[in-house]
Amino acid sequence: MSQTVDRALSILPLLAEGPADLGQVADRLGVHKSTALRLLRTLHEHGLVYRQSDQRYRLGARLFALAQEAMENLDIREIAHPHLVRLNEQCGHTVHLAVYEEQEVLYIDKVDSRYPVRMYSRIGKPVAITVAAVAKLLLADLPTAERRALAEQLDYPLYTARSTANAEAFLKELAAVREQGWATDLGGHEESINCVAAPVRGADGRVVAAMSVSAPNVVVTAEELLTLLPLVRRTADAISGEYSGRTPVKGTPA
Amino acid sequence: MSQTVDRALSILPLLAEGPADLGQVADRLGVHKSTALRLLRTLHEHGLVYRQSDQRYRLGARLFALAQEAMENLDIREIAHPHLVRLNEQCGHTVHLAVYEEQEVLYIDKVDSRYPVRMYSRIGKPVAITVAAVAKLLLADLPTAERRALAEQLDYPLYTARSTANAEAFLKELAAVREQGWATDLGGHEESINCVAAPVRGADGRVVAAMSVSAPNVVVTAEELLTLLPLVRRTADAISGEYSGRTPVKGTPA
DNA sequence: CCTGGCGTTGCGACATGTGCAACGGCCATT
DNA sequence: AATGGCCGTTGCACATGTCGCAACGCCAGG
Repeated sequence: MSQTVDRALSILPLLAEGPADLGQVADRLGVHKSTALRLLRTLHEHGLVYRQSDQRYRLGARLFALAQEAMENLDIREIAHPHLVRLNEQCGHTVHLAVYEEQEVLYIDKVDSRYPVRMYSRIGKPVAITVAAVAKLLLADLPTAERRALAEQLDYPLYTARSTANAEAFLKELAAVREQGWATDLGGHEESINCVAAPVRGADGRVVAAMSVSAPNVVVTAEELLTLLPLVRRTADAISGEYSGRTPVKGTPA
Repeated sequence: MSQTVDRALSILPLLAEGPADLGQVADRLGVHKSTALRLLRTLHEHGLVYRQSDQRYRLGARLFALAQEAMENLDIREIAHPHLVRLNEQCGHTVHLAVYEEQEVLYIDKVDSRYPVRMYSRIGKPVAITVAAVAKLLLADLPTAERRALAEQLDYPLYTARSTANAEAFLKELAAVREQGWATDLGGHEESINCVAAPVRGADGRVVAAMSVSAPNVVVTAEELLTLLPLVRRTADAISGEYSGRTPVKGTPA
């Protein structure tokens, strides 16, 4: 174990108790002031520690940001997976989980259909953002300005006659999706494939992921697929509840 | 600056992007695997890094705990006080800091005017919630439902002819305040006293406190007082920045 | 059975972090 | 105004703690 890092990290819980000046930190660490100063400086450069106007140190914004990311990254996929599997067992179709990141929508998990005719997709692959049901849900939840800006700069390829044609139509669709809390893609990407999707929300109500059930016409009609909507929404809500509800993993014992 | 600590801390944002195994961490740090291993171990012992079942590393729950604890121990008054003093030195008038708690707005700090004629107030005393500028800011940020409910159950004493008359007028005023991001009380409490106020916000943008400058007519007119608004807002923003731990200095090198 | 990849360990060389002592600014006290 | 004490900061010589190497053990895939 690294002594220097160990000492530096020991400063964090110490500062979590409240602001402290250099002398206090050095004392409680049991090291010389100059040593504490260098450690604090390094922590400061990484934004984990902030120096307030009275020169005392306290935890910094970066730590809060990291904590946030830790929570969000933590478990969506792990939490969601069993639910996706169960949904697949119930309906038999392909189930997807997707997130929005850097102006793209990515599948982060899927459970393949148990029917011989399957829809093609790959985890990690960007989805057709202008037509996919999950994309609509994720984009519909973006702040208005960002949503507008993104819609304007997208291309609107006409995969089929039902593909979203332009930014105006897309924004209108997003507004509807936002209102109703679910989305569909009825032959907008592949003529013969339909999807129904529902959002997964975090504790603050924001959409953190979206899940969908997809099936080709030859297996079920669009009408039949739509009857699965309540089931999909219930599954998504279950994931939302689990994701925002409990503290997921235990920490390491001291 | 400490090289070892620097490297160790560089791992955190790296893992924030997603889980990574030892080799990836070592590569992106540009160090030998054994070095990365020791750093990760140290981070792990402090709970900042979690090792999931597939042996890959990710950010740990301890980060969240630290951030949470730091939030709770944040004392606005302590952080704000030097700023209040400085503002008082610049304008000479009485400066107040207030928070909302249990359906009341309380002064939690003040710096007295340096003019002989002073406004009376006491720290800890509930303020006139329907007219005080700081109260307007604090209530304007409440969730809509809570704000409505509170407005309905309040009394609207007519301290002066300019006092807020009823819930309807109050809610309208709060909406305006919410929109403009600052508030005034021009003779609504005491005929001869005016205030201008600005909000202090936490990292999440929510209003955690409000500060105001107050002065009687005999010292400065309402118009003159209003010219201080930019200064008051700047001070409030400075407190907000510090309270949320925003580090104004340079970022960390890649 | 072998091969390749990955995490892990022990160790010598040396870069790095350490504590000391001295400096300088700030504030309160005289 | 002068003084003394407090605290953060800096430069430096020493040795401590850290680094990278190489080798090992383990597991999975061929």
